[in-house]
Amino acid sequence: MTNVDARAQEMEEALRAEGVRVTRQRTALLQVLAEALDHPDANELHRRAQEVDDTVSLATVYRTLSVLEDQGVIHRHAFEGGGARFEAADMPHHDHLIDLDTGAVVEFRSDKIEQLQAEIAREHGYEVVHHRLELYCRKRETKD
Amino acid sequence: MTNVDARAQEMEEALRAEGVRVTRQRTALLQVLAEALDHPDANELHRRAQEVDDTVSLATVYRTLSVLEDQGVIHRHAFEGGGARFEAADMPHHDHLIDLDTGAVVEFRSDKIEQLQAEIAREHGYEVVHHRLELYCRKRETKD
DNA sequence: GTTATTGCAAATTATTTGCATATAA
DNA sequence: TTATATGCAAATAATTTGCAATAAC
Repeated sequence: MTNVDARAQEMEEALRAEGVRVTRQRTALLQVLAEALDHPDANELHRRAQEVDDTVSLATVYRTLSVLEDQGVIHRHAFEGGGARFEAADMPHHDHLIDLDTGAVVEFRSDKIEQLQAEIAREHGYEVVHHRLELYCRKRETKD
Repeated sequence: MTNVDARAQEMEEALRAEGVRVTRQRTALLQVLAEALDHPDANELHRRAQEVDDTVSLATVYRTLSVLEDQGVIHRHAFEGGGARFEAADMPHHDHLIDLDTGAVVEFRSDKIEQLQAEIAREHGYEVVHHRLELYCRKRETKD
């Protein structure tokens, strides 16, 4: 749990460094984001943040998520179905594999794929600013 | 333009084969989809369909798009920002490169990437049901 | 003649915004 | 002190749905 605090700290500092005010509500949300092992949506983040500080409103969650995204402190994902989902940005870059049956998200990384993407873009006269790679999967049949 | 008709024909037949009724409104939407060189959203499809048959309502566009998607006749994409965008499914599989400045969409295909995706999924005990690869790009600086 | 499909308007869902008040720096 | 952030409730935007009327097969 101590590492969680360190992550929350860092995010807070990143905000202060940019002159963004760190309010009680923002602290609560940062803590929740630092603790999250999954990719919660705004509603779920609101629910969790209220357990820390019950003055946090959903509107503030949305506003703060936008600020955090602008500051590069979190990433916003738009997986299939439902609304946006979020995660702290202090992890090395990765893509996502989504379990179609459970909704679970597995993170993975492939330098080869990244490289191929850059090549493709270049061939078309473009530069990749960012990308989205999501694998919607089902557990493999296991002969039981 | 004659090829457009053939595509619309095929889609219509696919529906009939499944016992789905082919209404005046659906014919209009199929024609629009067959003609489309881009990836229009529901609103735009509605606008175009009304030029063919002004009785087409937006509700019907949405309902028909769902039917067509269920029948595998079209693909639904959820690119960043804005609503879903659609395209006829009678093209070989491809991924998308989105121009961040113009919204233009370039289609591309990479067997290598597809293969790497399958490998990654397998490593995690999964099978890819479908995936989403989108490159959000900007035109490369050209020394003018 | 049935039964699926339609238009319309109202409902939903996710997200954003106006405004008066509260608060971080 | 003073600009920024907040809660609340109302506003949007995209999409869906109930229902009586209509049209496909």
